[in-house]
Amino acid sequence: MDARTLCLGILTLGDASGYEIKKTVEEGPFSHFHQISYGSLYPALRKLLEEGLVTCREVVQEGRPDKKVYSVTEDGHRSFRDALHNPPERDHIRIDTLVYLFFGHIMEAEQRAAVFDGYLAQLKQQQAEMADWDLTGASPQRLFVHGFGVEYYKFATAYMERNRDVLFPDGEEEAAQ
Amino acid sequence: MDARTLCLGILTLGDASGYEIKKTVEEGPFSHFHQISYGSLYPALRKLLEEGLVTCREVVQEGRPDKKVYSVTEDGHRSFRDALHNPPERDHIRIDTLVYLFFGHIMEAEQRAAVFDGYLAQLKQQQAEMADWDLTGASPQRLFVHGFGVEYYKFATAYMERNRDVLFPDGEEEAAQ
DNA sequence: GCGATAATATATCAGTCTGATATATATCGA
DNA sequence: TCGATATATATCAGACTGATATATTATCGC
Repeated sequence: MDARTLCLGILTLGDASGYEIKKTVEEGPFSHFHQISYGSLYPALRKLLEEGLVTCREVVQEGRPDKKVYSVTEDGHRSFRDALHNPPERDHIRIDTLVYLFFGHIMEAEQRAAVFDGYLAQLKQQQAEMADWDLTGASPQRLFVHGFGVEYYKFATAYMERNRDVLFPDGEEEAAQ
Repeated sequence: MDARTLCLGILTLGDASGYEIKKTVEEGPFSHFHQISYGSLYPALRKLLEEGLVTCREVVQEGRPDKKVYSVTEDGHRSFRDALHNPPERDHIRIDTLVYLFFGHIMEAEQRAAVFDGYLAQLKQQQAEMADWDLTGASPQRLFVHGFGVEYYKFATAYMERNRDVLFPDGEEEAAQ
């Protein structure tokens, strides 16, 4: 799913500005399974507007800068429904830390431990953040996707803690502390 | 870690051609956590050669096309060791299927089931493939990374099977069969 | 009141990467 | 001999990221 289609999809959930779309992708239900940058977001909105799949209105705000709010047209709804008939793209998973740990023999023990522990701390934090969300009244779809995220972080955390000794045999751990 | 550095790292494991580097990333230990295309691989090798971090020799082969085999120089080893001092990039995880399922209310039940079941089958297949690998004599690093992959697929498969009914409440399932 | 910082908001761009395509050699089975 | 498959190198249009620029308003410490 390209940036254009993702924006259209998010707008089917309700009118939003570019900034709000970004927030939704960053902090919303699939924050951990998809990302989008302004460099693709704003051109995508322009394209959708040109194609007549969304409309745009300027909204004057008090206490913060004005914004442009986009709404999906009937054509837009139809187009998104059609897009969902294309098969989903294959997964793109890039965990740089695992590559670093794979090359762990090239690092010093201290450095390797820093990479490992830093990543573990990050996983725990993300898990805690997601677990704190308020999901009262959320749709089944949202619960499913959110649950995947929470449990992914639980899995990853558990795996790393359980297998720390594979990468750090006895004796090295004290050296790294 | 950019394409150039990844190529350099893989070459520290042993001399290889561009084609072999691609195979290593695709089928090797971190096949599921990193990817590289020819469009970034060959320019990366050219850059490494220009920088003097690798050398290149043409190898004439019987029964298949000739190849260019790259070897890491001392400068190259030093450069890669240095590169590992940069903090790893943050995770890039893009699971398009989860976005599709999030928008499941827009699809027909049959289509939604096809997306779900297709992805589940794919996860199972990838898990089976990885679990079949022969890892006798593999380094601890390789075991750690490989184990993460196998267990990730186990986790994902289990989650989807366990929560299928969240997306497909009673009654809808028969309709989708 | 003033400066620093942060959040909101839109927009662009250089550089990187992907996915597709082109080209070529060689094997193997129909 | 034809088509399919594997090996092998290479390029390119198009998409995307990360950084940067610009502007408005609020908030907080001094």
